Amino acid sequence: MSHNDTNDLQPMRHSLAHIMANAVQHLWPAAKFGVGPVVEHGFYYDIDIPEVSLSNEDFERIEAEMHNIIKANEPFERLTMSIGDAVTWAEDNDQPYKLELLHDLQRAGTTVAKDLDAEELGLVSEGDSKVSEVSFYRNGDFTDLCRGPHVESTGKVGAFKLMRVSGAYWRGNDNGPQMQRIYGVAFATPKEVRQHLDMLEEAKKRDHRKIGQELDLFTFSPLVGSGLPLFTPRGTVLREELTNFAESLRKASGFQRVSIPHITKIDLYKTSGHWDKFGDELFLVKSQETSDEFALKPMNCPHHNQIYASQPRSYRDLPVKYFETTTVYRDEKTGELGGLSRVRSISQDDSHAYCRQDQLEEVVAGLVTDVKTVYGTLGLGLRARLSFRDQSDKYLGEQNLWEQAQSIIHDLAEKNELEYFVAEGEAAFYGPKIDFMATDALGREHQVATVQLDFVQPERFELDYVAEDGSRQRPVMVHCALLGSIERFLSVYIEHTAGKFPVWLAPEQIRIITVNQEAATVAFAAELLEKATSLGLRVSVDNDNESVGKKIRNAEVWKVPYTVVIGQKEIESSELTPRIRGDMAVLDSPKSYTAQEFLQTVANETKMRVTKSSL
RNA sequence: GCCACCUUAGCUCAGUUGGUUAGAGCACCUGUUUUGUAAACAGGAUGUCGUCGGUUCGAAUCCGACAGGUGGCUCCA
Repeated sequence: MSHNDTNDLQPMRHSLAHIMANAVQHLWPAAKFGVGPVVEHGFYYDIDIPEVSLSNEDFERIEAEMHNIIKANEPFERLTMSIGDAVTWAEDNDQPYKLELLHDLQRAGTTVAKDLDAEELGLVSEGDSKVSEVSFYRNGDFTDLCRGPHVESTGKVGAFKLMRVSGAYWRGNDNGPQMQRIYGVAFATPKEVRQHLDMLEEAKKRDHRKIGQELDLFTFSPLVGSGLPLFTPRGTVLREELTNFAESLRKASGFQRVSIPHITKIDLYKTSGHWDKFGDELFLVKSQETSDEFALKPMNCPHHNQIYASQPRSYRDLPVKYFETTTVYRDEKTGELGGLSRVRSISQDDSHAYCRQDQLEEVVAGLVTDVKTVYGTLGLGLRARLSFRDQSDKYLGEQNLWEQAQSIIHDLAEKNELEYFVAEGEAAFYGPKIDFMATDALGREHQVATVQLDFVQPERFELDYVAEDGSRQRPVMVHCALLGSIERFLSVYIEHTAGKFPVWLAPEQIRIITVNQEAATVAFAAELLEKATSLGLRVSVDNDNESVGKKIRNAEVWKVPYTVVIGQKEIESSELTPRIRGDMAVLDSPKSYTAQEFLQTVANETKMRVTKSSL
């Protein structure tokens, strides 16, 4: 979508939000309106209808009423009034949410609604300070506090469809009242709406939860609990191959594997400061023996810090680099869980580097290179968000350390030719970070890898090293996960590939299909299986009493990269003609191989981690 | 945690306004067939209708609680 399209669509979508609110008001005159902005593919409006909860069945009625308003082709008129008059209007029309917004404006000159700046709310803010006048838009019998712009008249709004209704807290405050948010998609033409719905359909087909079940990758059990995925043998192959890959990069970058228990006394988090901040998300564990209180680890860094702290460190020892693939546990609120995207047992390929200030650049550069290698190999697009501090005083650590670190990060982004953008105010309180976003085959972005500098934990844990001049110095800590949460990474990657994994990741790489069940065929299959297995390949034999067509179909359904049919012909010629999964057909490869050639080719592909599909 | 919706066989789904022994396709099992690149034929088995409680002569169907799921909100070290 070009920027022009977006600009043209904005007034249309926003006008539709008004028309929808108008329709709701016709159907439920007691409705109280919140805000109704434009979002990525359409619009929504937050509405409070006392005693009524909307469901999808109501959409038809609302849409029908919207079409009436559109057919009437009422002009949108802009009017302005003083803020005092606007307050009177809100009171007269019994619109408490609008009134609240206006009161905020009167008092503070701004509203504090998250994601909704003053502009969205209809302010005519000439300067930047006090607001004295606000604008309204009127169409037919509906008037709304609004900045605009709108289309000329209700007839000019293009095509739309109401999608869903959900709860939404008034101004994002979970202690405040909850509104009903009605979402719609809108485009200039019905065809574009159709295309958008098709895209959603495709996304639904690729849903990792669906594919996870179809390809037997993972499962959940109510007895185990929500947010606690169980990985099957096939799913475990994926996890293992991915973590082996990430770990091989770690080792090459000089990280040493460490290993820690999954629980700790909570004192560890009282020292780190996490107890105060995230105490309510810890799973607590009781000892029947001692009075100590334990928790399942929600992160690995405090444990790793204790390994660093176990010995005096010299400037010569630095950087000290630890890595570990391990699971952390966070007691996420149940409503926040979903598939593998958000779980309560989170596997991380975590690493911590402790370095001198003058080593920061080298350490961070190595990590950025590894991130690029991972996502390049996997065929995912990559974009970096440089999360820096803003001018507020919520950040800990010395100002000059921040400045040095941020300029190192900025330079590295340039040198590595990363696609990046700077986000001021997105830094963690303890240091700046680089957050990496992967772009999948459907163009959606997902937060994945992260590199975070930490000036605070070394302080809290009093980590130090002896410098050249004999003084004690604080190291800087660098956290990094390449895959991030392996569960979330899998959810992204499964949807990216739609389950068509490259050979090196495929749980089943080769399926051998027998034409018949005669002794010679079975023996040939067994021999092939043994050869392949000894090369470390993941192979299976389908010797079922089914037609060849049926067995081919099954191999396709399971998205097996290579299928070889064996029968009399293959036994006599000693040549195989592998059937290659459609997405990865290779043009320059021969059609037939000897068994040895074929297996060796697949083994090499696995070893090289080839992703040849053009997804 | 909050709002809305959902839960029938391993999977995908039927099941009329509450009315006898709850159905289909795929998968599964047994036979027949010995198959040549996306579905051979025939037969068979399969359910505490998520769980618990209530209303009713009678509940898969109505009500409540709980569990699990979906879409959002909020949150995400």
